Amino acid sequence: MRERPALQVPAPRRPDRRGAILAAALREFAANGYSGARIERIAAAAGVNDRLIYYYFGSKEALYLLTVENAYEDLNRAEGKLALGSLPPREALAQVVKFTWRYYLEHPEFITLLNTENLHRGRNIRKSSRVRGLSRPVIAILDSILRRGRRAGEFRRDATTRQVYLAIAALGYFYLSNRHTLSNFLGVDLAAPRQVREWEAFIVDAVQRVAGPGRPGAG
Amino acid sequence: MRERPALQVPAPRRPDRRGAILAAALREFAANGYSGARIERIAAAAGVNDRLIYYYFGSKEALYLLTVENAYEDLNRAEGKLALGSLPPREALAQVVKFTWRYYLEHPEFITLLNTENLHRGRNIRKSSRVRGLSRPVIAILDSILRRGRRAGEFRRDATTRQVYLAIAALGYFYLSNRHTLSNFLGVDLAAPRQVREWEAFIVDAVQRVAGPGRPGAG
Amino acid sequence: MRERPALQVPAPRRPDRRGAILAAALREFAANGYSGARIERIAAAAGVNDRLIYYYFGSKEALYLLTVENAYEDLNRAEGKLALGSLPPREALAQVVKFTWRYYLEHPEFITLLNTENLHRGRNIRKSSRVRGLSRPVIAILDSILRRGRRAGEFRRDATTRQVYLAIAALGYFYLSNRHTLSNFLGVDLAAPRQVREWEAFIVDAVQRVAGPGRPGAG
Amino acid sequence: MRERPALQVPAPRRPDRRGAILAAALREFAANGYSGARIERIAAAAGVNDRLIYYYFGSKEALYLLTVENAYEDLNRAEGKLALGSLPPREALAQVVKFTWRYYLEHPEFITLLNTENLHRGRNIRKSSRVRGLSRPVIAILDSILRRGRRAGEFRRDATTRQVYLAIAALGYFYLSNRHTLSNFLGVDLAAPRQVREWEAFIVDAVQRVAGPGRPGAG
DNA sequence: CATGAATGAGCTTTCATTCAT
DNA sequence: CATGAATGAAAGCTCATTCAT
Repeated sequence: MRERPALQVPAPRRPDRRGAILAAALREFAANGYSGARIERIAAAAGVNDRLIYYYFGSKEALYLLTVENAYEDLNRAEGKLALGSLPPREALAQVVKFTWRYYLEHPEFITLLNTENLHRGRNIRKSSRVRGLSRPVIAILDSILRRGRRAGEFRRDATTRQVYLAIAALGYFYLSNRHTLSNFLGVDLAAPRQVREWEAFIVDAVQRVAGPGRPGAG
Repeated sequence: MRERPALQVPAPRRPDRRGAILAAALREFAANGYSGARIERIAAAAGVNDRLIYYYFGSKEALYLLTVENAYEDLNRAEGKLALGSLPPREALAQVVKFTWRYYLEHPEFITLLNTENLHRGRNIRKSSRVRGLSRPVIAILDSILRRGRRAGEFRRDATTRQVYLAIAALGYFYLSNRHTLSNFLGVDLAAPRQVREWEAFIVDAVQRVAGPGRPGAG
Repeated sequence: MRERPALQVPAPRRPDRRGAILAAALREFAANGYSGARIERIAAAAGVNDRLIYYYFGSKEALYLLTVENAYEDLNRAEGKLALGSLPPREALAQVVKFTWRYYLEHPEFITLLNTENLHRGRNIRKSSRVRGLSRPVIAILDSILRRGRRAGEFRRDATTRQVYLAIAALGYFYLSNRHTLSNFLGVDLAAPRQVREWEAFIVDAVQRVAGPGRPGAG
Repeated sequence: MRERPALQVPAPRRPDRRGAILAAALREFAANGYSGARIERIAAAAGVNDRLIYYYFGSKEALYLLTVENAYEDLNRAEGKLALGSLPPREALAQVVKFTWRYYLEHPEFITLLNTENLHRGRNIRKSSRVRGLSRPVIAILDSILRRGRRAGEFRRDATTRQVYLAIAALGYFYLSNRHTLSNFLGVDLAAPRQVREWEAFIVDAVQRVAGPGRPGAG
């Protein structure tokens, strides 16, 4: 009743199309958010046919979810490689700050992806059992550093691990996440290498102050 | 099929449709980002016809730009009312932290709007002469506080006003901006009143430590 | 962020586009069933833009539902014009048969539309309050004829109005609904005028026999 | 993710995949019409891979054609088993009515399949030499019954075999084919056992009246 | 035969936007 | 100003079908 002719171009050497799509999706979702992202653009960037995305992933939403999950998993994996047991607490703390900061710096898509997730009130992440299953090693690592530091009298006792973690993340994330509006507002290009370097030094020090002993202004 | 919301204020001669649209646009853009926002939804929320939006504002983009500009202006106006000249430096600094934090807390749309702007690399803000013209009084205020504090020996000399401002903004903004993914990840509801209260106390103290004198761990 | 240019051709004299779409939809759904029908084909046949269909009717399904409802209503209206009160029962019965038969004959889309509805197990009709509200006058009319006939001893008492109605409908509907496969199978073109005429005569007589007095073969 | 249904018959060497596909196709085409039917659904129901359907049957249309042909052949075979030579004409006629009715009743897919064929104007059946080659024994059988009946003075002479056959088919087919819309319209569930039983009795009697001697109302 | 990969063609639907009245 | 009519452009997705292994 209807006929469908067909042309087929032989694929050379079976490249990793699935991986290419995921990589392109990460960039596209990070650059445009969920609604702004275009399946066709992802396909073009990955060098594949639009329909292949549906073949592999089923829907735009499913692809998005997978992209977010992968991003989380990548961070988790990177955190897992942190080995700071042998460093003195203050130094170890500095390493955690640097690690977090540099991870954000080197994974700008992670930041915009997280922003998109938060725009959607964390809907997808909450649904994802894969994300829920992640251990986020950084928390345990940081906790152990803080304990050691407190025992050594180098860190205060009235700051929780969660608070210190939030401070570390905030100081790094916000600078990068909001760098465009901030650069405009402050009249400096926050993305410039020098600014980036100085900010890293500043927040390493800042976190040490925040975690440090004593009461500010107590004297 | 369409409803017109009751007037809030005892019947002004003609209802402020322009204002209603802008208010609805703020909520819609904040809740859904630029591409996710729907002109039709804005019109419905404002109790007006879609076409009126074009009549008044010309296009979705123009409306968005105006929305962002207004949000910036609102913040600017609020900052302008800060009068901390008479407070001792440490206390004045605490007031700046609280002011910033509470402004974010009470203007959640401001945060998602800024995130959207940053997703678009600040394109619209950069183009806006109105936003460029804003003075952002908080910087001057903070600068004066820091100077006073340094003179009094209460604040360090090697931290710039910009750095302290960024720290203040980061510690408040990030907590709220990312509260959905963070709540999920940390297993606490960061939006709960108690958490919010504790975080305020924590960051007031944190900023004082960051701005404070001496070198951490120097002893 | 995205612009949309526009060209507009001035519409001449405001034709009834809504009506044109409904007429085209009736033909298209009747000719191809629900899944086989194409919105684009309906638009083309009505001489309008595809999107206008969505503007007026919202969705393919809503258009289909409206089409079915209209078809039912048309039949109802036609039945309402039957005025057979003054005819003797046998003659009045013949008129009902002829009316039903000719209605089917002149409204071939009604038949395929009903078949489509039955393919879908009457889903849409059942949902339609508009269809449920129809009186279907033919039943009342037929009932009154049968009563008169029974009183006059011309009709049997052991056949219900519903049964006689079903017989009338069946004998007319099936012939037309299945004429393609039947023509092929019987080796005659059932759509040929002569065949049509003869079948009308046959079923008028047949229904009279079915409604008539006595028991067949009783003698 | 895909399940293979258990074998009905004590494990024949290899399961009859072709037969399973045809059975599933009959159900799918009958339930959804041609355009509404899905190859994937047929494959799933048959417990095979989509591509196997193409391997065996070449295309959706070819599968559909075969399905229709098989349905026709099944009816033909069933008709071939009718042996009514020894019964008195009126009784034999009743048996033909019952046979036809019950065949429809027990093969609901046959009815929707025929409707689909008629929606497509009998295009496929006309093309099928296999269907054209079928003898359709019921016509010959009915013809012989009518002849015997006329000779015995029990049947009228002015009704053709074809007309009587059409009446038989119509009274059975229409009731079942349109039962969904009719049930809705009449306010009775025509599929209820009691209704089904009563309708059988009614049409057996009705056909006897239609084929019977004399002229209705002639007295 | 089984199956993963891939795609042409097209479908319904969305959305911002324009225009005439 | 208000509103019904109308549409360009595209977006996400479906489905039958093919091909290589």
